[in-house]
Amino acid sequence: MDRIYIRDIANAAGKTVKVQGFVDNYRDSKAMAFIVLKDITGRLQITVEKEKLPAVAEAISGLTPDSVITAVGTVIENEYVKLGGRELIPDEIIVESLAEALPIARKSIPATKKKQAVERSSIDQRLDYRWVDLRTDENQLIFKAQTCMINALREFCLKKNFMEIHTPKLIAAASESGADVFEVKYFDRNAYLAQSPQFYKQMAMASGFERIFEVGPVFRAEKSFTNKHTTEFTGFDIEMSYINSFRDVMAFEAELLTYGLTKVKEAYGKEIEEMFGIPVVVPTLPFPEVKLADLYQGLEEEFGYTVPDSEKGDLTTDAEHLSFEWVKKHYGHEFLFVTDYSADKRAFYHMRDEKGMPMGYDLIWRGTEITTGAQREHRFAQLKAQADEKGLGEDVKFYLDFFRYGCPPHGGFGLGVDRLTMLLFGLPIKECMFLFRGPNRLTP
RNA sequence: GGCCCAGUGGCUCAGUUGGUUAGAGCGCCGCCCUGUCACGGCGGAGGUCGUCGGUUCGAGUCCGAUCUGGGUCGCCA
Repeated sequence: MDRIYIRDIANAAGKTVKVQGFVDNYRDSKAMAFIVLKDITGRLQITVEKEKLPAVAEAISGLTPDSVITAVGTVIENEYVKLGGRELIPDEIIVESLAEALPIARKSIPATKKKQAVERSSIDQRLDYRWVDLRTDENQLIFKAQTCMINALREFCLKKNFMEIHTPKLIAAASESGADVFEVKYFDRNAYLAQSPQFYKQMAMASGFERIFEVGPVFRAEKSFTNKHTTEFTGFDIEMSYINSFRDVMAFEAELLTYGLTKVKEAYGKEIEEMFGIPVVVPTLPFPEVKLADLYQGLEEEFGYTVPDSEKGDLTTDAEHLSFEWVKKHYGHEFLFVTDYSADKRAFYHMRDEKGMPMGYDLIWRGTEITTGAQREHRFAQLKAQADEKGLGEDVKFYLDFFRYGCPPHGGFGLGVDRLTMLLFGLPIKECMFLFRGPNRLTP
């Protein structure tokens, strides 16, 4: 007999079905026992009249929450059952796996007159037992929505003639200035974990692939302690040839994200709002755009925020957060493109205009940076000069060679998948990664 | 790396100016309960209060050191 999903039992009244899942709740009394079974699609009450079903009663005696069971039985409509108005009267229950008492509290339970509230275990406690933590509807929704989002982004790119590539994560030398790399042993020498597919996706442009994307892991050896940093995350990276300027890249990204959010809202908008209290907002096109200096001026005038002199060429965390207030107020929008960062704060491969201003941008969503993008410098001589200026020399020699034998003008961006998810749900990044990795967290 | 905070049963916490056997809820175990749905009732087990040292007649509580973890800033996706 084939197993069916619990969501499909709505059409199975009177039929005999097989369901499998975790025991969400178990209530046992002398004559009756109730099991609430959860699978990835929903919940179902299994009702056992012990006297009528002694074999089943025997099978479930000593059952514990979060055990995994198989149940075969008849689906009965019964208005008395609060859970969906139906129940399963089992012919047979098999305990596939008996769970020990759980080591974490996955949900908060509010206080009543008799009892005090039970607080959910802290995220760090829950991460120790992440596989147990991930069994909740809320956590599973995060990954359903993330799947939907990434699928939509991929689908959009494929429609626009992109190829998907997979670049190496083991590399011979640090790929960019800035982010620190993890060193690993590579036989009798050292290698590094890629902190960006940047160089290789540009290589694909030199290979004439014209438009590529990659969804893959990115490693950063930085001791960052914030609610939006991790040492390993997933990047959605894009590179495209024959652009007129970095504005083509921005326009493409805006369309891409709008498409993704449209799909997520259709599929999960209601559930996300119900469970997390945050709406999925489909943005309007084009996304608003502001020069960094103009944003700082606006933040000073309207919110009294003054940026320290040392930070003027870059966006501070406070300014990032305030920029959300600013863009809501001025554009009624959640996204904001920020341009005209100073060259010393940006990567050497960003193309610069005649004034030396990098032709790139950051995209801020709900007050957090999700993307850096730019037109790249594809002219060998200029690129080499800019690398020399940052003192990179030998480290990027192999990369500079990509531009010696013909390379189209191009640009692209890197989008943080985990940041996208955390902002979609309004949660810290630890809550939104399947398994978080940080300076103090390497397990499970 | 800077600043701030926290370590008390499996989990979440309380512990008053230092003062007998360190408390609660949830969870767990046992018994009772024909229909529960956060089921309910009764009983029970479980903690050398992160570690080391100090002050004191007496330290979970005060002091010092140390370890571990967390928040935030910087760095970035």
